[in-house]
Amino acid sequence: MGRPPCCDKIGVKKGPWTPEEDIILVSYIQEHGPGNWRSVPTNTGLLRCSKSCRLRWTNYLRPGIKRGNFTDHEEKMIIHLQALLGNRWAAIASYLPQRTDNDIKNYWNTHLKKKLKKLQTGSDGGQNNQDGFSSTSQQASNKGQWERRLQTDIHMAKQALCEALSLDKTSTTSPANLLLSPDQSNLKPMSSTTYNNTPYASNAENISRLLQNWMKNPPKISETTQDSFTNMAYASAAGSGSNISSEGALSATTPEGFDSLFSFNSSNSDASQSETTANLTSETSLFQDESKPKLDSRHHHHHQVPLTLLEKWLFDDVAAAHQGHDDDDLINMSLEDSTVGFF
DNA sequence: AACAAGACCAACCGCAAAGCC
DNA sequence: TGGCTTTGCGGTTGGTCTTGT
Repeated sequence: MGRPPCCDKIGVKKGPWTPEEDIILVSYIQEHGPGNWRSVPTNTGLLRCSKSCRLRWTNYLRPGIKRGNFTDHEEKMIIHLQALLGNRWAAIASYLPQRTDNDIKNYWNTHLKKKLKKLQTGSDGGQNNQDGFSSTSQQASNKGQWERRLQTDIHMAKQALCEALSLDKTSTTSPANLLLSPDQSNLKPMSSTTYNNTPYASNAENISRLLQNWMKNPPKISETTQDSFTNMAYASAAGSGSNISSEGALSATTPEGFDSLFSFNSSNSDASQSETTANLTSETSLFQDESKPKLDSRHHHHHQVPLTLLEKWLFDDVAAAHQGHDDDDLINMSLEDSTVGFF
């Protein structure tokens, strides 16, 4: 399989995006919806490669992205999920619907790795592995990451099968889908025409309005500009969106779902989470539905794992490690759980 | 006030796999 | 069925900001 040309290096702009470029991109996506990135530079006149456009959208411009400090709650989730899944940031991000994989990756590399390393050196005198991972990460490596992936994939396969068998029910059984019109809840990537429907359009209108506001009061420097500008995507979405998995199977991905399912004690995070949650509407959920970086099928839709299962898995994982369970037990447990959970 | 070092994060790069014809 | 194209992911880089001296 040959490596395709990413983009024509001649005449392709690199580096930070300007607000003007953002406007063009947002406007285009407003009209056509995300996807078909190849055609975006051509159709918009942006001197960017398709990859850059996609990245800019998914990591920065799409609504529903929560920026700023990670809460205690999120931090713990990342630590647990990293221990469970390894550096599969997209998979981890699928459990934190408001965060991008890039954000999580950066946070891990800049904060958590150091934090865990510090804890590690404090507790056992510096017996770190090369990556400075925590003891939980070491548990992961002890068990073998391939086993974890296998377990995860088993869950995904079961979930996918379950979904396939009950596809006709999802539009009515999933709370998330109650927010969607019948054709929108069809559990498929949205076509460009879908984006002309109300949820996306109205959301994009919000973006446009904010863009206009920004145009009226252009900040003098790009950073401020970008902050205010790009925050508006979030701002417009802030009023919105419980997070719906595109398959409609994971209603628990709403922050409420996380709060209830992941019972980490995090007083400060509760406030911010509930605030965000309260403001979310169906608009962004639909947006996120499409634009949240999805796990491609080679990662078997990790976001489809029911969180109750994941939670149990996470905690059982630690418990099992302490009790000296071997890998077979862990896998069996997972299979049993998934059997109970799915069938 | 000026400089250096470290921290942070947006963006890029290259690879792998899915999708399409 | 095989090759090409497109998309997504994880690792890494480099510019900017912050903090310390």
